Amino acid sequence: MYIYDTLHKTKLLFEPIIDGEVSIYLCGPTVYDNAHLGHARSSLSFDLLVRTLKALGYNVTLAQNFTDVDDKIITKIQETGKTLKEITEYYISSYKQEMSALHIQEASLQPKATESMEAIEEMILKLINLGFAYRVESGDVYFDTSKDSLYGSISHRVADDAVTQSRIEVNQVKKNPKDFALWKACSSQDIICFDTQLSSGRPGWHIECSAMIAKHFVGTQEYSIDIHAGGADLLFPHHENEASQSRCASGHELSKYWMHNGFVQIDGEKMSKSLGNSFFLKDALNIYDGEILRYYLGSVHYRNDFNFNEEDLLTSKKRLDKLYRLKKRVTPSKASTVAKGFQKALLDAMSDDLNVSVALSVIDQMVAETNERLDNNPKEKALKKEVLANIDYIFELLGFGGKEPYEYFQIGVDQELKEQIEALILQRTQAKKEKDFALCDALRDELESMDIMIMDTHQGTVWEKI
RNA sequence: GGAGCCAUCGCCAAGUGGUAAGGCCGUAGCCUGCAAAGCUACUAUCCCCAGUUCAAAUCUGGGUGGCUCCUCCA
Repeated sequence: MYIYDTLHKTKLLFEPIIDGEVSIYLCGPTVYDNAHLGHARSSLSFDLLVRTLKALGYNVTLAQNFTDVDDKIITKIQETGKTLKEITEYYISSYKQEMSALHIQEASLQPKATESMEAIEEMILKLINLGFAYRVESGDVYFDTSKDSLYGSISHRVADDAVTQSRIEVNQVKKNPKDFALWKACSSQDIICFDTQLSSGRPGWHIECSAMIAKHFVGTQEYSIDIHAGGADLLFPHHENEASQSRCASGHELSKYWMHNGFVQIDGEKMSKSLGNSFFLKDALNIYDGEILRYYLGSVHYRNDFNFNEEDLLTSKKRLDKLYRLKKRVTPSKASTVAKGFQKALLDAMSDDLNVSVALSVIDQMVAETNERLDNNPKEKALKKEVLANIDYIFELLGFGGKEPYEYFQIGVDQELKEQIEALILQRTQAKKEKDFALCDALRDELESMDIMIMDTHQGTVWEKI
């Protein structure tokens, strides 16, 4: 397995810190609003990573956190009058539901900030005791970035870049402009407070992840985990700060490899709330099937920016349709074993820093080859069984192709419509027998106007919802 | 003002030193009552300029264009 490491800016051969085991931490969402396409892409990218590592035989532990204490959540509490728990539980549950519609496997560990308060407190106290953090009069605790000579090594930032030019707001209580809050003490108006030895207050954003990793992973003398993953926008300051805290608290590096996924853009611009162009996953799922969204969102390499548009999505659907048509063609058989060459080609592609483009082309070639062989000899039983096994393997590794083909082509068709369609087809078959081709074509046009496409095969007329 | 990423056929998109994968669209053919589906065939020298090299889309330098980070953000 080769993965592109953001630190070294190159592809590296992956060698886990503990033989046969892989530990991954993925920065999850702050649960104050619905998940958007960007969240989906991030989760999907690393779902593909987990699946590939598992297929290679590793025992993978993935942790993905939920940030359930945050200023934005507090704002939401004030706006809605709901409790913190009501808000965060709602968004956590819809997040899980939406990701599962994309066939994204749930992380094996899903820690929440509110359930990690002791670990957070412990790490902050440790940082204070070691002299890496300081408490100010208000009770806030800041991390002292000047105490870490390696600060900046994750995001490749020069130690002393012109702070005057940056937009960091001037804060008189901080020793250095880049110092950041580990703990925010409660003032009298604050509603969300946790009692700790530090003060009554709430944790800063960056410390959560560090503390959760310390709590859930044992690691080695050198690293806490193998892979730290997240969106490219988290590289600075979030991951820099996280790495620095953990380095200072533990005496070793946080992660051996760092992976970052690119953005989802709408019309060439970053999707964000302030631009008013964010696309919620739940809205996308209302229009498109989750499996098609998965195929589409996964079809571009995870490090590239992804420009979302409907036309490309429909192109992806056509490509997935072809796989399912083949599946329909071989489907009454029972799966045997995967073709070795196919399996290797697919896994090799994914093992090269998740090269999905190559993997998809391997699938397309397998589809075309099988269709050709079946055109020449429709009764190749062994081939059909093997192809079914191949498709099962695709489902395992890439997460699509797992539906029953007839079900796939009937998404969005209810029983009543189905009966209507079948009645029209019956009529057309009869007209065909009587060589009344004008009626045949009229019936086909009628079906087409219902978005139903028909195909005459040796087994009779079959239909698909397009 | 600092830092970084990207630029490949009409569209999407691999390839990062050895002579341009794949998909969509298009054209022609086989099949079909006609279609659809499926199959076959055909379509790019890689933003511009200069350099390194026997050899560059791939490396270096300089442009141009797009995006992102430095503020909460997947």
